[in-house]
Amino acid sequence: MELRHLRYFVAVAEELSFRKAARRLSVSEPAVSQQVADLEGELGQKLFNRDSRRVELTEIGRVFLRGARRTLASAKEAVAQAQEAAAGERGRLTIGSIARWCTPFYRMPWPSFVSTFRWWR
Amino acid sequence: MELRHLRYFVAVAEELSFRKAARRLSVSEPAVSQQVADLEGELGQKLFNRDSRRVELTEIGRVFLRGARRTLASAKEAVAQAQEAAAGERGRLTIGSIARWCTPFYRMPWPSFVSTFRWWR
DNA sequence: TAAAAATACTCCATAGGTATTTTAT
DNA sequence: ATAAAATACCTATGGAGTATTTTTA
Repeated sequence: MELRHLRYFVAVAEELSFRKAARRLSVSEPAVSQQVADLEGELGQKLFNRDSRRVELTEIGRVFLRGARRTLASAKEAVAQAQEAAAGERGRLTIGSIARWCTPFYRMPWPSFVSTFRWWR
Repeated sequence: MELRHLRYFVAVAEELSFRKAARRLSVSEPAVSQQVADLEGELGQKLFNRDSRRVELTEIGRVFLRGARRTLASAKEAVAQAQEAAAGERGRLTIGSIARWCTPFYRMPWPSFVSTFRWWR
């Protein structure tokens, strides 16, 4: 199972249509059918009841939808936290360079003056 | 980004070695190098400081590790919850069939007697 | 010099596209 | 008859393997 399976599944669950989900995902409809079928195969459970007129979540599908959304949100948050940490790192380096620039003015022995700061959020 | 990237990254972070991680994942070492490099490229951030002797997490890597583990656990839990829901469904069907079997004995009009039960956990 | 990771390259599995069929109304 | 999903089939992207090079202690 990969995040792609979850992204496709959530799109279908939200659109209640393989065609609309495919359009939203910018892929063809058979690609979505295939990935959702693979996911159902891996779970050993049907996620949707579908015929040519209507697509609806099964009870199991509704349960899995919560977990799929939670997982995608978690992945997104993991990336965001890494980016925030990186911004913090960049901040630390900037402070360091200012401290370094100030050194000769205060005639303080370099580099023992250099202090580092980090912040989060 | 796919779950594969997170699985490989977590394995390297835990083993602090690309070779050992590869062995644990049952893939070649270059496959792990490549996927971790792709992940770093996508994040735009180094996750490990490595030379030929030592592999260590960067500060950003430590932050991302928490998110990666949380995400993998979330995916695992989503599957488990779906399986539990499926077990509940099977339970419901079983109760239904017992109720149906009992019907003629009690001379009650079928199927109005059939009650359904569901349980969770 | 040795060890471990990175790189080069090749191959193949599979995601995805197009065309067609199936299905239900 | 129509509209939507499934299926068949083909293509091609990229994941993974082997061989080799690079790196640093």
